[in-house]
Amino acid sequence: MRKKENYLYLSINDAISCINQKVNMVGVVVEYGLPEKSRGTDYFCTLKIMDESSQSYGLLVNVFTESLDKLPRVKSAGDIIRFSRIVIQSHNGKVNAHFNKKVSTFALYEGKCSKSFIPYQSSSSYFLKDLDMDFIASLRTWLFNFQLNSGTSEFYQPLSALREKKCFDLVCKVLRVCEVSKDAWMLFLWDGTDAPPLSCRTKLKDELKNPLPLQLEPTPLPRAVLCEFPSVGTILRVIVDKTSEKLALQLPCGWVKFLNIECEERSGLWFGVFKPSTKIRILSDEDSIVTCCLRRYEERLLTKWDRMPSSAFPWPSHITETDHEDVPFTTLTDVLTHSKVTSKFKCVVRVVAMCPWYADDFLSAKGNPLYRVRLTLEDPTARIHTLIYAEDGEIFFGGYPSLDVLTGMRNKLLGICAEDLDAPRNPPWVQLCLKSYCLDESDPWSSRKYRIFDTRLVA
DNA sequence: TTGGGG
Repeated sequence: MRKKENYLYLSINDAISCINQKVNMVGVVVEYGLPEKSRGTDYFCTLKIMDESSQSYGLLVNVFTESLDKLPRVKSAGDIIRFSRIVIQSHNGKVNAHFNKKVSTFALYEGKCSKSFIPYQSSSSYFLKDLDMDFIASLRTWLFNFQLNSGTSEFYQPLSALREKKCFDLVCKVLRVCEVSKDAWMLFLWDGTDAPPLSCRTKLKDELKNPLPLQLEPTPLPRAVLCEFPSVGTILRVIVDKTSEKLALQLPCGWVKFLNIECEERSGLWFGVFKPSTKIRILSDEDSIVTCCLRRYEERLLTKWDRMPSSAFPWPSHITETDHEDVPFTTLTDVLTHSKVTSKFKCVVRVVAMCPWYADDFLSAKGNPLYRVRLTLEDPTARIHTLIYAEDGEIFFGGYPSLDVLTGMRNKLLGICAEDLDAPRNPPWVQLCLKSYCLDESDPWSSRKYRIFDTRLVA
């Protein structure tokens, strides 16, 4: 026997004044959290809903159910949810709603593009009355001309504003969730901006035995995976530990908001870490905060300097010159993902390590001098090893200068303070021409290497 | 009960 039910729906703005009362509401889900186990006995998720009356703030709804399958599983932000008998609460001066599993019900409907009144998930069987359908239909009509906006916060910052050990909110696209080694997972996040450069704290002398890594993951991502990533903008690696694993491994690829995430430095590279208070909210691709990120990125791509690190603006240092002034820049990820093994590029990079480090060793043989120096190059998108070899070295170093001159050149290029070789280095952005080639014709991609050419160190 | 975006 189904109870006869007649619901009166309150607008969100009216509902939030009904503290401690049970209300019925229909709203658009503007963002939602992934299901979690609560610290009590229940499962938990949170949703933020909006309607025409509350389009600048919305209402957080906390849902508790005794099993995972009873939680609302929103298919996409922008979908519509109908709640009955949820309790409006006030906590620390903020209003939220509590879904009481004993009395509350919900039903989820597709968003503005649908005309269906059949829920794709509901907590109880309930047939919509005309009034209910009117509410859903009018919400869809309103949504049609409304730009979803999950709201921003004072803590929000793009990757370009990263600071060490400072909690912040990040709106970004989850590009991939990878198992980087056995039972070790990593998230790859991107927001279209360049993370700022970090200083290099490794010792120059260690480079031979303990080289600066090219990436944080234990083995480099396959080229095919890199090819799916954007080649402009930093891809932040986030280490997934045991406590964040349950949450992180459910993450769909797409736009999300991380609340209270922190970034640290390792080997001069940024990586993100989950804090106990870190929360993830899934966003719609149409959310205004997402469209802002994409617009900023598209505007960047339209400029002539889209592939120059943004912290190199207005121009890289003039300590290097190339013979190809009119060639556009590429990023190091463009280099790594280029369709041909053999090619030429011009990049704006920092030289973060050098091997050998001692200028007298740049030439491999005293009798028959031959330059052979390995540089570790970095831009906001990647790191690569590259060689300064033979006649390219002659051009790069301007012949065969004295040890003092060569040492001075090295110090400028690497941002070394001459008094203390082990002090943190802050290398300048420099432009370099690179060519890629392979050592083994039968296995071109695995044996691909890079060399610097047509570039002069003029300092 | 839980969580309540800080």
